[in-house]
Amino acid sequence: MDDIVDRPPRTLSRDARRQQVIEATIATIAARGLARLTLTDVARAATISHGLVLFHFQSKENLLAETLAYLADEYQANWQAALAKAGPGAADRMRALIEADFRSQITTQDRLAAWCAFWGEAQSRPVYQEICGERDATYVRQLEEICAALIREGDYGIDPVHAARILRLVVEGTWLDLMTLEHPYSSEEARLTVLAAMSTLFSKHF
Amino acid sequence: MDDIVDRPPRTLSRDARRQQVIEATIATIAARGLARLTLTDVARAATISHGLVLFHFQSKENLLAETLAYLADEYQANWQAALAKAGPGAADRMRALIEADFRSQITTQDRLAAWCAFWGEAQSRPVYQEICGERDATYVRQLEEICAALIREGDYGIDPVHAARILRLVVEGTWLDLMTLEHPYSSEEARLTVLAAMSTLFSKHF
Amino acid sequence: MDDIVDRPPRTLSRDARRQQVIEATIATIAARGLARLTLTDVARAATISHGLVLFHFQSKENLLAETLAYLADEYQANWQAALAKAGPGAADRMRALIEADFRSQITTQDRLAAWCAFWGEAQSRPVYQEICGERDATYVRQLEEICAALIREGDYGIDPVHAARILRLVVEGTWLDLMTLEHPYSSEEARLTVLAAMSTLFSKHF
Amino acid sequence: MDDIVDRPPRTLSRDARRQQVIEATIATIAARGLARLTLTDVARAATISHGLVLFHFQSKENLLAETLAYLADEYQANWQAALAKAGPGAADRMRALIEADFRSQITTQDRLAAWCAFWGEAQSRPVYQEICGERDATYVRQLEEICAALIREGDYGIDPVHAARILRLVVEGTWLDLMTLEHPYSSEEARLTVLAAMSTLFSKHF
DNA sequence: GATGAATGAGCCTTCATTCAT
DNA sequence: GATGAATGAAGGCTCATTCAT
Repeated sequence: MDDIVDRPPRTLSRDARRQQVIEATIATIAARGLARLTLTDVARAATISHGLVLFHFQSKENLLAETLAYLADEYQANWQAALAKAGPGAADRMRALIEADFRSQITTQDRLAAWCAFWGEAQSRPVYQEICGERDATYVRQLEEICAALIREGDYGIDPVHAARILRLVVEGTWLDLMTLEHPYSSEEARLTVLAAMSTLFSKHF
Repeated sequence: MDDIVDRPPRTLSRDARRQQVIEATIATIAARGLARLTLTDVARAATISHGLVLFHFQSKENLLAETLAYLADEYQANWQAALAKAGPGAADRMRALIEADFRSQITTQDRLAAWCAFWGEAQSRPVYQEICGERDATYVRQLEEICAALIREGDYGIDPVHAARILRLVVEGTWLDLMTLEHPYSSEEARLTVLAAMSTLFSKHF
Repeated sequence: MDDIVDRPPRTLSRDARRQQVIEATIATIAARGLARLTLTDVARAATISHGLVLFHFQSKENLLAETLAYLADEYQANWQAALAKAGPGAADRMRALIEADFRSQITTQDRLAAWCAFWGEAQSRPVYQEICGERDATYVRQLEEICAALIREGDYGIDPVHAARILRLVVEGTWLDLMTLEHPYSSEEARLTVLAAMSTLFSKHF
Repeated sequence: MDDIVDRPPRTLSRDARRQQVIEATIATIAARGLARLTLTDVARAATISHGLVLFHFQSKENLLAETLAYLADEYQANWQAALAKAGPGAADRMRALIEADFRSQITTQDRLAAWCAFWGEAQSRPVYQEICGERDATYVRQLEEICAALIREGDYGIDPVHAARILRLVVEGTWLDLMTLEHPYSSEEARLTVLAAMSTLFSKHF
């Protein structure tokens, strides 16, 4: 049994299946919200049985935690890749970081909706804060470094911590707006808003 | 027994009871999150039977909707009262609006947590968007007017719509941070961040 | 207190209120069925508070029992009055008895529906059988007597017990048909069916 | 322990389980009536969990509807099988039809009680009328045909529609009597009553 | 791996009943 | 008499989880 034949290895199949379930979870959160999400919904979205969902993820709680971790990893990989490709100057790096948030395929409606849902529950679920905690800190540190460099170059009179925070909140806030407003603006308008914040903060650079 | 002490009467007026239940709902959302909130939790927090909660609110869905409307009304009443007391100048009005968001008793931990929870669910529950929609629009319009006046006075080169949005997102975003970050900063830091945004946007005024 | 003034006596008011509630109960059974009937439905139909319904009838179970007794009394009073007015001959008495079932104001849709509902529950509620038992027996005895007289007069070859039973079942059965058939026939057709049964059983009389 | 005995398997095929639950439902209706029937009662009667009842029938409402449909199918299959085996003559066919109603195993106490309960609720639940509607019509049509043939053969002076209706009501009525009377007669007496009706209607045949 | 029957805890909700006013 | 707030038992139903196949 389990003889070695020419077929895709089980590990790949396993990971592929897990990813498929996670994508189905993201879509289901977007469609129904965290409060009303059921494993049956997820299983239906992944076109597998609900038993198999639990086979791969043990519990609903764990599935949600792994989904959040998946999103957080993806987000981090995205901005780190953008930074790696960016030029050496602070302005270039800042531009790359911000554009990464808006141009990437990760900024889909479903993913944004899932992020918002997790944010909403984070205050009452420490586990969600833990999952994002370290990665958040890395991102903030990176952004603050770039802000500090820009402030040094432009001699702006603002604390780099505050500048970084303002930028991050505007980016995240426009995402939230797109999800929660009754009549949201376009995602291009969102981008313009962030650019306006950048050029206000670092008027000599942008 | 049956000694005369100062305890709440067994029966309350309709409005008093409803408000009591809504306050209990806010506290319960903060403690457990929307996804795990049960009517039994709410009833226990209000020290009444769960039957009475439904007697006054008909359904869980309706209780949550009325709680959100209560929060939205309260928020609007707060900033409108602050504006009414503010001086006539645009800078005064702006300062009053922002301070209202931070000084008031409505910005308690529980209320912020409830806001975040509702935001998280809003994307999958149009009814929540509707409840906030009109009041949000009023607030945004007011903020944009003040920004426009400041921009006129200071000859700043920014679109008032963007300026207003940036300010709003920074205010809301710091609230979210206080709720969702693993190691949040202080609420004084939050206020300083908003002031930094204001003085960046309207450098001649603040 | 309770001084004797010129006002309607309490007893009358009490009985009037009780009758009003019972009529509301009949209407509600017709509209919703016994299984789904609630005291709130009854109270709404009687345009009083549900508390008052229980004040007068102590419990739901008792209200239903009294409603059935009311219907049974009414039914018995109706056919006994018809018999009292009928001529002395057996054929006259039979005709009076049967016509009483069809011409009277007690054979309304609501009353028939209520009867059917009680029949449906009778098998699992001995109390309902008890309420109707004695009155049923009286009716059956009367009908058998008349049948016996007719059979004697016409020299028909049928057991009076069977004849009486057949007639009763046809009368009751057409009522049930009017209530339960998807496309029921007219109540005139019902009457004709009963007359057909009579003329078959007692061909020389009818 | 774990000795090999002949006990029902823990998991049953879909159809077997559904039928088992329906039989349990019939027994429970007979014991408690439709108004007081609970899913827990049904589950207990079937010795399974209440969750499984709903797994197979989705809702209580649907379970009851399917139970009624099951009874109606069974009833129809019974008289149709009896007719198929009957001789070609109208009298033979009539006798077969009537005997089918009384001899079969489907005329158990529980089944009759369930029928009565559904009749009682039919007036306020159109869905019950729909379920029986078509099958009822088929039965009535068949009975009318046979009556028409007998009337032709015997030259009886009665409308076949009325004759068929009278017979049907007497059959159904004796069932109801067995269920609802405080002191019911025997089922043999019921049969004799129906035979009396037949010989009255079709005196030359029976 | 995968399915889906089966369980049971726990939810929302209904509603008869009580009781203060 | 009359109202309606208040209670709590009990019901229908959902759904995470288990497990036989």
